Amino acid sequence: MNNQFDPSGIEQALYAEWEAAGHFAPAGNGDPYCIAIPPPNVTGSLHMGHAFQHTLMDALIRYQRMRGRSALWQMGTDHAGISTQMLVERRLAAQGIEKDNIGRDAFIDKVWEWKAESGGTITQQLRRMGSSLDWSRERFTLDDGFSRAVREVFVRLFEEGLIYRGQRLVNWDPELQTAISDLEVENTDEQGHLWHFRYPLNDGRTTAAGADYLVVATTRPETMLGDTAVAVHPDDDRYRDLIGASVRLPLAGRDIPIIADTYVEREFGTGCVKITPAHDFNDNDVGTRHDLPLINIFDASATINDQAPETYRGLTREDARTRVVADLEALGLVDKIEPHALKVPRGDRSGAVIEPWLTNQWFVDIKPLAEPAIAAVEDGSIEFVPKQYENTYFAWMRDIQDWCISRQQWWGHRIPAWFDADGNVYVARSEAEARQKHGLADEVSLTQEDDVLETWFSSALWTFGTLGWPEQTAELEKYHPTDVLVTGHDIIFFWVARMIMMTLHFTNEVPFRKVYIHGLVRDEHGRKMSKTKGNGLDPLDLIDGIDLESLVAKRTSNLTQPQMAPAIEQATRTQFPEGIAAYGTDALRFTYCALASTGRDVRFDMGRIEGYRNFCNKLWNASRFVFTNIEGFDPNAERRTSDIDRWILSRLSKALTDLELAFSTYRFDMAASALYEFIWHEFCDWYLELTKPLLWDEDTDAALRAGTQATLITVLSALLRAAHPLMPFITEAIWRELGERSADAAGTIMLQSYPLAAEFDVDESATTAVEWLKRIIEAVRNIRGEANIKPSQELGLLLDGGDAQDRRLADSNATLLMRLARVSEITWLDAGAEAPAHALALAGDVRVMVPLAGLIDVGEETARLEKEIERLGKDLKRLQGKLGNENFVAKAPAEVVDKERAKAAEREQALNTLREQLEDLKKLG
RNA sequence: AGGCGCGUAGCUCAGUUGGUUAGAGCGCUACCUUGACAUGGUAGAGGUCACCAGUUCGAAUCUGGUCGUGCCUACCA
Repeated sequence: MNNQFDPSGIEQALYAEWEAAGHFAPAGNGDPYCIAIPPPNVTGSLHMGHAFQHTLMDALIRYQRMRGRSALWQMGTDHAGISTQMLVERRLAAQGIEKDNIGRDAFIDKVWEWKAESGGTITQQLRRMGSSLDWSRERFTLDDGFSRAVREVFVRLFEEGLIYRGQRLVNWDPELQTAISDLEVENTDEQGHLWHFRYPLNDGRTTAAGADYLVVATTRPETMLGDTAVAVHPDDDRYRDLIGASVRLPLAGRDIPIIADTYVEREFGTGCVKITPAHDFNDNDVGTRHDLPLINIFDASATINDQAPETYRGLTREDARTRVVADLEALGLVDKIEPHALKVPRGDRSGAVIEPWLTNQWFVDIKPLAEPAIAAVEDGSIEFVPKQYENTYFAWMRDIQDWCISRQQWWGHRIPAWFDADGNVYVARSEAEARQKHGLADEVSLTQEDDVLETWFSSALWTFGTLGWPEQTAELEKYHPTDVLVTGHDIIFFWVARMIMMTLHFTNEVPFRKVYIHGLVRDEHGRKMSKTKGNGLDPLDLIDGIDLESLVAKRTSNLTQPQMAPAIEQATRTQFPEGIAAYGTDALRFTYCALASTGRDVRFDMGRIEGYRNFCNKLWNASRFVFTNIEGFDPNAERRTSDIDRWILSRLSKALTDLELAFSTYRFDMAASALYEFIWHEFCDWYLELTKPLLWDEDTDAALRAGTQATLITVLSALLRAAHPLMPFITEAIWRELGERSADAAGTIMLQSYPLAAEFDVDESATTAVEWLKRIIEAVRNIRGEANIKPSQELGLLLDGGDAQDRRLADSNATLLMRLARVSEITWLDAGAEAPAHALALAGDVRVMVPLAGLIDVGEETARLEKEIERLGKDLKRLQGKLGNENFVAKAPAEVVDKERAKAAEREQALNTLREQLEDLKKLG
């Protein structure tokens, strides 16, 4: 074994072996455990969020597999309708191909080609993360079986009256030219203007203030061409008398009524609102209440259509705005223009300004589905971790709006509906079924609906669709409901809520019992990682490393805002002057786990991954130590364990208790710190050091040596298995090395049993002994360190005080004490004898003394003591204050009071001892 | 405007039911190539737990408020 752990040399080969051996498929007769992967975009590539999420899922799956569960991690990818179609369109456009020229079928063929070409990227990258996904059951949201499930769901919902088609105002993306759902609209804060226009009153009417016009304010001047009313508040005295009167709509030259509606806020603007029912959701509601006509002035690309006056036809929204404002200005009808901050709705994929637009779309009547889904969380059938996300879920679900599921796209599940020449619609699983069900003769020509279903409609069926539904398969029976969904809070509405609704409706089961919501991965300053900001990290670069120039090139290429390139380059060169080192998958995974505190976003800190890379190296070298020191170990020989053996097994048991709790509560950070703490600070720092004197002394009793060697193997075996879910590769690599040296390790670590706390005895007396030893050693080291005594300098050690047990412990641990404290001899001060000038530290009741003997400067030692005395003095004062408080003594539990009393007594005694020592020293100085 | 978080050492974060000398990693200081590991070892410095008030014998922890900050939801044209 090399003296440095080299992840690049082992990871991919181990993964290939696991996969070839079929270790990822569920096995055995244990209770089923199942996680369905949130399907990544089939044409996508791995980013930090994926890597984080998959680390957590893989840790859970590996843990449960080792706990004996029949663990299935269901793999699959998503066709990701809009984003995939956009991507392929762009690629074709680059080759000079327009999708409309080649037609639907040819375009879809191109998308499948692209999937075949790029679809392996993400799946290969998931393998690099060590994800133990069952590839043999990989699914795709557009595969035949899944498509069948989608059609089945659509048809059944339609037959139940829960899907309907209707003309409605929807969020229209004029760039992609498709409807999108409310959730796909991002409202961005932008600076705009509030234009105040004068609409002249008809019939010589005037306002209470005497104006012969009303002033309306708008952020979208161009929509005035579609105004069909002006609304005021019914109780607004300024305009009350004008209700029922009309204004002349400028430019359009139409008369439109003045109506009263409580929707109007009197305090805002002038208290008059222009109403454009065809182009604004609120106005649409007002229009419905007042039976106003809808004038649609836009075509699908949001250019002005022929419903508007001729001069504006063919103008884009932006041009129309400019023209409308200019024309009104020319007419003297612009009252004022003021700057105004507003929310602009933009499509989450295209970034285009969304237009509320009137079209025929398919909707899900969602309320009947939402009710049981709310109940399932209320009654605890599904639990969110952390719990506060249940409130987010409830808030949205209780005010849920009908779901627009049709998209005017080509890539996706084409809606199983057929129209005849008269526009009648027939919904069925196939055209044949439509004809048969409705008795349509072959002569009747039917055309299938062009629209496809939005991607989330199909992903909503993920947990049961991937397991074979609508067939009642054995897998469905065994693995559904799944155990936990691991996902980010950004898709609770998009996906989690819809899965719960659909799954309950079609299977009468919840899709999962727990929803673990992890945070989003951000950069070290808490900013979202993005290509535009150039602050993103590629998980594979953290695993494999990348040189500075390649990193700069990667971050500055294909920018949507190329002017950002110099700033990004500079920031990159500052942060990564040497590029990024290869940390390996295990270090990356361990970092994710360590940072995964619940309910909190993750700031990815390079310092952490470096630290955990070092941790991997530590584990590697500790194993090397074990291997060289178990040479010649005979498992059949007589063996005897010592206190240190029983102590480390006790600590192991404690660490395993922490791990069991951590896994059961999804506290990956606690799991990581329990492992780190045990392996580094107990196993390496103390146990391995304590074994050295024993193992390296030729006179050591053979049985004792064998006992320690056996313990080394036992603990190493257990900690490798304990760490495996978080660090699969290094633990497997070491496991195999161990297997070559000991019968305690064989086969793959993946399929070994997870070590449990109950398997290891907690030995109180051994713990007491080793903790005592550690205290004495630390006392000596403190003196040594503070006095700047060279580590190579051997010291004489004088002990005093304590009781018979202290003497016994000192006696039985003399060798260990001498070695770890670098002490040449240990002497107990004779009763009544005077100690030579010495430095003093306390370990409980034991006075730990190091003779000055020309090694220690009296002045420095005095300073050290004074510091210690001050610290103790402060502490004692605090304790005495507390104990002097009658209320504390009377009201606090006796246990607490006793504890504080004991502490005070101990501090007092220590303080006295140190003060005496200080006096003695001063005499010397 | 509402809702949910967050504010603990220079940085990134723990701190489970109120009682610890408030912890870890990185960074920092000093010393050390001792036969697993310098991606290491030993010792050390560093925090009025954002602020104010309250509950309590006792508050980083519970309550109310203030300030700062982040996210989500919402119909102010």
